[in-house]
Amino acid sequence: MKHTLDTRQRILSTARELFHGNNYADIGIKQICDAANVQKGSFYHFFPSKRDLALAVIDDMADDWAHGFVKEAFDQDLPPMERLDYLIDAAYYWQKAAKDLEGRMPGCLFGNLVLEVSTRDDILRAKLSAVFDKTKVRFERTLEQAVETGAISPLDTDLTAQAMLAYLEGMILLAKSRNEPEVIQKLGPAIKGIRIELMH
Amino acid sequence: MKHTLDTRQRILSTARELFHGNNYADIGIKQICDAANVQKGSFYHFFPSKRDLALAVIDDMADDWAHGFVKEAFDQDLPPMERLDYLIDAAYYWQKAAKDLEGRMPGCLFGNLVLEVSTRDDILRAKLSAVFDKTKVRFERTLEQAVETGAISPLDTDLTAQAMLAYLEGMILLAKSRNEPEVIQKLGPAIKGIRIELMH
DNA sequence: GGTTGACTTGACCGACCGGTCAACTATATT
DNA sequence: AATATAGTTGACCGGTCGGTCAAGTCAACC
Repeated sequence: MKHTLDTRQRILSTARELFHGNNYADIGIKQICDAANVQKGSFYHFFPSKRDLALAVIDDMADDWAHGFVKEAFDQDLPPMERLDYLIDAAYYWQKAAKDLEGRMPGCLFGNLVLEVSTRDDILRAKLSAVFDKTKVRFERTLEQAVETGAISPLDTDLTAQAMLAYLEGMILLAKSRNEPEVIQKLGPAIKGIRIELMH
Repeated sequence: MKHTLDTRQRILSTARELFHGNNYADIGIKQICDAANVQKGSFYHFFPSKRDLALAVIDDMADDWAHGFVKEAFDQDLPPMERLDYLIDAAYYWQKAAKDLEGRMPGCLFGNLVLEVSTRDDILRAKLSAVFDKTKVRFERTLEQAVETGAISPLDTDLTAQAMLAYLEGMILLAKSRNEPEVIQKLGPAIKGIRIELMH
């Protein structure tokens, strides 16, 4: 069929928007279908269940993310530690843009999902955990390079990378609780100061 | 009536447990009533709506929290910065105990709620934001004392307190995504190293 | 001991949930 | 032209949701 990919992709990106701007439980399949101009039956032709849709949405978003602003931030020709500034900036402007458009900060799709579903769906939890782990690795590589170039003294790159990711997610959470993207701007720079020493 | 307080309180603490261990949207009023041995009508005698229940639960929990382990951690006779270690420890053991009991980490009730509801219910969002702000103040006072006693050099106590709270919530989020309370233990100590300088 | 009013009971409501399904359409293959 | 099959349609299902309500219970006060 000519429109197969269209339909599937339309469901996917519509669901992504709706999940990100609202929350998983509140968005019904009917609502996704209406917004995507797809019938219920067609939906279930492509996705066996709502959870399978969620898994696909996470993949889709993680992909876009990895090739989008995360890649941009981490693959820059900047000195390693300055990439973190770039990342914070990108996160801020993204949330700011979304708030200007819809009146409220959506936060991080992965963070939102993980707190909502991980107590009741271990598969979704594991999937999201894997996304976080991939992101952590980006931080870790950056830290390794920073150590190599002498920009920072040696430290536990694994744990420090985790800590930075935690801080990023925490900032976004706090900013969302106030509906103020500026929180990210104000607290962001401190991410570079986080460090966890190697155990001897 | 003799049992009035009992009933209300029973609803409240049952709801708190259920909201904390699961998520807001998944817990129905029927389920709360059954678990609390209360009839639907009685529920609505005490709480006009599910949202009002949520507001009450947040107050209840914030109260217990403020007088429970947060107070314990912050009012200790320890040097200011060491109180942070105590707090991390308490957070870890709490999550660990919950996981041992139920098989999964519940995370922070306030963090869970804020990411779930703040895009659709501004009143709940504001309430949760206020809880975070109160907690931030505890950090801030601690930092002020640390500066006074010379344990740390002067810094922006307001922003640093926010950053520490963000880091705490972020750690719990990351730990929940892995269902591993140990993440808190490993990343926790770095909280003391977070600092945001005063702007001149 | 009658009246008041806080509290309880459980049947009931319309709306909506995720998911199913049999019938239909449109294209690609032979 | 006949067939196979990917994709589409929309009515339909049982169940659950938050919330309502008329009827009843019971202790406290006059």
